[in-house]
Amino acid sequence: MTTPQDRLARDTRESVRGIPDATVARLPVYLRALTELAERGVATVSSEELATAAGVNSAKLRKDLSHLGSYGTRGVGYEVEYLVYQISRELGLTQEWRVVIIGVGNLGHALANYGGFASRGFTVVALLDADPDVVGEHVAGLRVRSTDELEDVVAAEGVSIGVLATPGPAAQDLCDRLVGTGITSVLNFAPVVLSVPEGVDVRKVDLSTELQILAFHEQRKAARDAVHAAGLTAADEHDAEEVAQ
Amino acid sequence: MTTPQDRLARDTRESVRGIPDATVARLPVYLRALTELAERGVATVSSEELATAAGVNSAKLRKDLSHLGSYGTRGVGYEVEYLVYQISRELGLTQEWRVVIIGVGNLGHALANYGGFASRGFTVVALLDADPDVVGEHVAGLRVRSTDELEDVVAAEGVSIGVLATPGPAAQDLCDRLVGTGITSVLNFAPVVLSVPEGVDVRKVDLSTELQILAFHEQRKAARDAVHAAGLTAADEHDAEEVAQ
DNA sequence: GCAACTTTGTGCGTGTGTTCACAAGTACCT
DNA sequence: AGGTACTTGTGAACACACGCACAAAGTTGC
Repeated sequence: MTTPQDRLARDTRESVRGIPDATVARLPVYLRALTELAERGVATVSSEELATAAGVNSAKLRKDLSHLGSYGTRGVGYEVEYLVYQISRELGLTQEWRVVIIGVGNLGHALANYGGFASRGFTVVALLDADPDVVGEHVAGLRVRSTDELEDVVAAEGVSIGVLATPGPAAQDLCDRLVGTGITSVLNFAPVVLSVPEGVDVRKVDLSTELQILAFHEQRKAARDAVHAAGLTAADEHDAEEVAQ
Repeated sequence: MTTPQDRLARDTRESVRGIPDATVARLPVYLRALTELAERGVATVSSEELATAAGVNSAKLRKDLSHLGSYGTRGVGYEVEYLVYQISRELGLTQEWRVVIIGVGNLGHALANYGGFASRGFTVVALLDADPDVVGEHVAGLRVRSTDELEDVVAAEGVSIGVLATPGPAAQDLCDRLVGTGITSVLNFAPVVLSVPEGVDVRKVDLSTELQILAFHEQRKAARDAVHAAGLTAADEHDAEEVAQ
């Protein structure tokens, strides 16, 4: 699957397919680190420095970036501004993404007011809630509308990404309606597993899952410490493991 | 590394070490699905059913559960209540985890009021904020205290997990102070990469990262659709890929 | 008590991701 | 111009994860 002209076609083809999921998941982290460097006026950065800032191994960083193309200069490093642009382009952040947030409870409020979206090309264009008491309120400069209007809002506002911040039981139905409008990207904060047709991407953020994973490792550390404190031989002393993020 | 007596020692040893990270990350999902089944009065469940509910492959589910021990019955399935207990125990949810939330902005509010914590053994025992205007407010039944009191609060309340919901710039300093008190588990919502000494676990939840990953796939889908619409040959027709969660 | 059926637990092939280590390329100094 | 120092990009080995497919083990019905 590696023809001679692949090298020529790389820039076109590899941007359409072939970037590993694990790499895509790290690009936003690199982007954030680079943006910070740019604000501090740093012009170029080595893979070693950037890797440290992003909290990853430098070889991994180089391999990740190599999937986008050869944007570094040997002996020097990467030009910060240029790399910011290339990663932004690859992630699709050079265009505006119009987002609807469904569910304006505590979390919906937080999301609507979260500054990190706007700076990355995401515009929250509508807020929906099922509760008549919430509908009509103004949050983050937007009037909250009824979930009854979901289909109208998506069409009228040209929404392409839906964010679900509702209680669990309501999420699947609203997700189905989002999918019904043609939306194929959903970010789900509700504590349920959504089922969607093929071709629709769902990403899930679960607050309590993260705490549970921490609790597991904390328990494990406590158990290990207990063993050490009990004064056993140093047989397990090599177990200085670190947990990957 | 597989001695004959490993089988006997499995239950003791494997609960302390040897559960793959990927498995640990899925246990909370299984737990949620099982809790739901228990509430509906379901007594036993097959790996096939549970896998569907959790959105994973059934073989993967069985292998995950096998790491905890042989808690299923061939020909029957798994007893729901028993499995709930075993997973809870493995994750350390049979004990109370005392949590401090630092940063009581929109997100901090949402976290303080989030019901999903209490039901899993996590108790929010203190809220801290640097803003004098916020200090003294009552949120989720707790009086917000100053971040100046961080060390006192952690010691007095027996906090073992810290949650950072501050703006980016404040996070590293507060994280250092948490670590200084002896805390080794931190959940970070601030948009920065925290650096911590060995032995401290940091998990990061980044709202905008998730949207960026969605945007990448959305862009990719749009590009593919454009190719199809352009009426090329059916050479790429097999590309009906699905994106893993 | 035996046969047919169901479902778990796992060996194994496959694929993806990570890391090391180094050749190749670039800049700078003399 | 040539040598030295530095950094990228990547081949190759390794580690981890996934999912098929099946033997082992249990249940049900006759």
